[in-house]
Amino acid sequence: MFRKNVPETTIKRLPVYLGVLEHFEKQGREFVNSQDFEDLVDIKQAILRKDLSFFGELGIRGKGYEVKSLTFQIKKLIGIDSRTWKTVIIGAGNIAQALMKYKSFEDINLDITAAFDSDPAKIGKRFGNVPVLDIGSLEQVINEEGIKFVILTSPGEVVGEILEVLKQTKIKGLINFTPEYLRVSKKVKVINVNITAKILTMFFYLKNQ
Amino acid sequence: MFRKNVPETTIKRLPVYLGVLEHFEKQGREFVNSQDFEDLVDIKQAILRKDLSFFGELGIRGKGYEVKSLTFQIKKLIGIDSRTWKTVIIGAGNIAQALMKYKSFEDINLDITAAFDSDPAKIGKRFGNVPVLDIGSLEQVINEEGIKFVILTSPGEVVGEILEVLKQTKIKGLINFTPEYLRVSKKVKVINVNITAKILTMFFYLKNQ
DNA sequence: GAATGTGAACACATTCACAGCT
DNA sequence: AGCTGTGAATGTGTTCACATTC
Repeated sequence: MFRKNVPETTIKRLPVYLGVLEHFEKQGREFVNSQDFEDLVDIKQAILRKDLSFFGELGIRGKGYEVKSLTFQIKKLIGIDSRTWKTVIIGAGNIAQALMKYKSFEDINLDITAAFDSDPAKIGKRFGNVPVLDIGSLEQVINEEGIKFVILTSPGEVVGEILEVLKQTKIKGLINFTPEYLRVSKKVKVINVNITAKILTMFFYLKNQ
Repeated sequence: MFRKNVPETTIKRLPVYLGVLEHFEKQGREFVNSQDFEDLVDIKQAILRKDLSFFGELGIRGKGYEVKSLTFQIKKLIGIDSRTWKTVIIGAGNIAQALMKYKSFEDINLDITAAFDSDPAKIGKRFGNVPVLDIGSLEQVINEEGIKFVILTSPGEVVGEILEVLKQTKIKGLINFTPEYLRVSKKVKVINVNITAKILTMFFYLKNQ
């Protein structure tokens, strides 16, 4: 599908570009150029052009990029098109509840099918209209619903067992909100969202100017 | 303080090393070597050694690293020592509430002094014992408490005004949970925790194998 | 003329491989 | 003998600068 193998860094910037385009779309701009991107977020113009070049010639020389068309292209690349991505949240604690109530997920066609917990006090409840189910039914739901990636928020102690269950499924991705390092098959893409680590990194910068 | 200027990538790994050390500490290990790190998390042994070398000679040749002493050193580097870091959360929505209730922050001596919101229904409440104050008092509290960094969780629409208020303060860091790109003085270190972007990155990987 | 697309130069990060300590 | 610490080699990502296209 792509002309070259796309660098990790490029992939991480695609969502940023989408945000920039949305910004200009709201302003009614029909065309933007790479300098407009640089002025709005701190990504150098040459980076934007090189990033996009991995996916073809998406701009018009001498003119720039058409906002609508580039938005469409990037959405297609990422996979936000007609399709809806389904996921489940493992754990129904504080962070999980925040995610369940998070409105912006509608914009990216993310459908949180259910959350899973072992606490009887939580099972049966709903947060932001997402039901909390018994952790015992996790494997079954993933299989039945054809879930491709899960969001892990459970406490560190149970992560081991959860990974054993997930090994029985065909998931291809995992977003990890726990501070644990996860040892999973190379075929599963793990994306870490380690809040404590981010805060520690902030400490480091503050301490050392 | 440091022999060379430390790469960004090295700094981001320091919290990971702390996690590894904690793991081995729990197992009662007195010494670890760089291979032990590689076996536990997927960071190559040479990387660990080079990372640590920026801060001096922290190991013992032929033997490895003493768990307690290295833990102490890294904590000192990051700034988790006797001192407690104070912060405030701007916004008191779902994510803010999850952060306020988040237990693990005690381990890193993070003290969330207060959250700030404009919603009268939230002002005066407490989440995880953190009080929600009127957003109008933000500047005053930051100054009085000597807050060095803030956590931003408010909705996109009000981010502009908030940044104006923050400009009047002496904060040196900002952890950004909103999807907005923030234009702030170069003197303020911004760390982004963009959950939606992470999920979109996951979409990309799933779509393209 | 203006802004893209891209090879080439450069900067930064990782990995190798071995000298240097314990 | 064993494992760290680190220059040198390699690999990856960014920036430059200009030919190319509209």
